[in-house]
Amino acid sequence: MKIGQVAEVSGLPAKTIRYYESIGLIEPAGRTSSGYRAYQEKDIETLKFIQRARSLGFSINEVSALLMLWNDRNRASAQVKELAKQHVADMDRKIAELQSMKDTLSNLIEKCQGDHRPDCPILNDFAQTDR
Amino acid sequence: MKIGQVAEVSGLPAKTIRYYESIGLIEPAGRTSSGYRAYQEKDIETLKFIQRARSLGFSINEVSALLMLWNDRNRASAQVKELAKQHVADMDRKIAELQSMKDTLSNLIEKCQGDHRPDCPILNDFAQTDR
DNA sequence: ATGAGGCTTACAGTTACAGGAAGGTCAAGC
DNA sequence: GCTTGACCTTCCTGTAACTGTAAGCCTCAT
Repeated sequence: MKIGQVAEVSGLPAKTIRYYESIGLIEPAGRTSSGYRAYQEKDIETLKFIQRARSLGFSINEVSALLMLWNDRNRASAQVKELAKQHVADMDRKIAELQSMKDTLSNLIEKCQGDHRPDCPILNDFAQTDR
Repeated sequence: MKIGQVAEVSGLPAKTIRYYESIGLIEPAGRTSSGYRAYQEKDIETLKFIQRARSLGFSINEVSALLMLWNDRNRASAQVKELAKQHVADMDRKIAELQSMKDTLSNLIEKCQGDHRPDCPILNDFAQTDR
């Protein structure tokens, strides 16, 4: 299979697949006699795995760790669980941070008339020096 | 005031202040005879404004727009409100996305024993091809 | 006068790719 | 046999918003 088809079935752009190869996340693909990348079933499964993990927000580094665990028949599931838990904790932190920012800004928006007059509690708050 | 003190009172690292100058977000600061940056009260207020807006998640571009509105005595507050609302909508999208990823992963974690055995529903799910 | 700490510029590195240029390959149609 | 268009190749640049590092002035206190 050539990279274009692999891109379709894996859900990853061809550009991204080449990128993953270039940074060593995946093994260099085989080549046809004319130099095109040629993918096997196993490669495609790996790329789907990566796509799924990335879509759940794992970083490239985390995906790399997950791939190693996946390819290690003797790994303990506890390691995977631990990695996943840390990732969930990261997400929780980010969600809380975003939520807090959003709440603050939403409050300011409510106070702002939003008409033609220049007085705006949002800007006034931003300019507040005693905070 | 020199950049170090400005960094302290504004809450922005000196490095970041120089960066903001380099990209044109703020005017080039005045200089002492020996070449050090010298800041006025107005500059410091601007930097505090930027710090506050950034801490609420506005991008540099958005901050730039907010600064123009702030410095425009004739702007209508409606524009500011609109910008802020869009930003809140962005945050809502991001929160929802993170929450959804988190829920999915949390479900998988619950199903995982997390012991010494290699069988792991998390990895199995990632490797699932029929999704 | 010398040492510590603050300031200067400039360049590289970070994350995870996307865009584009210049050129090779392949299957189909005339 | 030749062209055309889609697909492939590598290489380089750009993105957001900084942070780190190096090499070298400036300032102040001892």
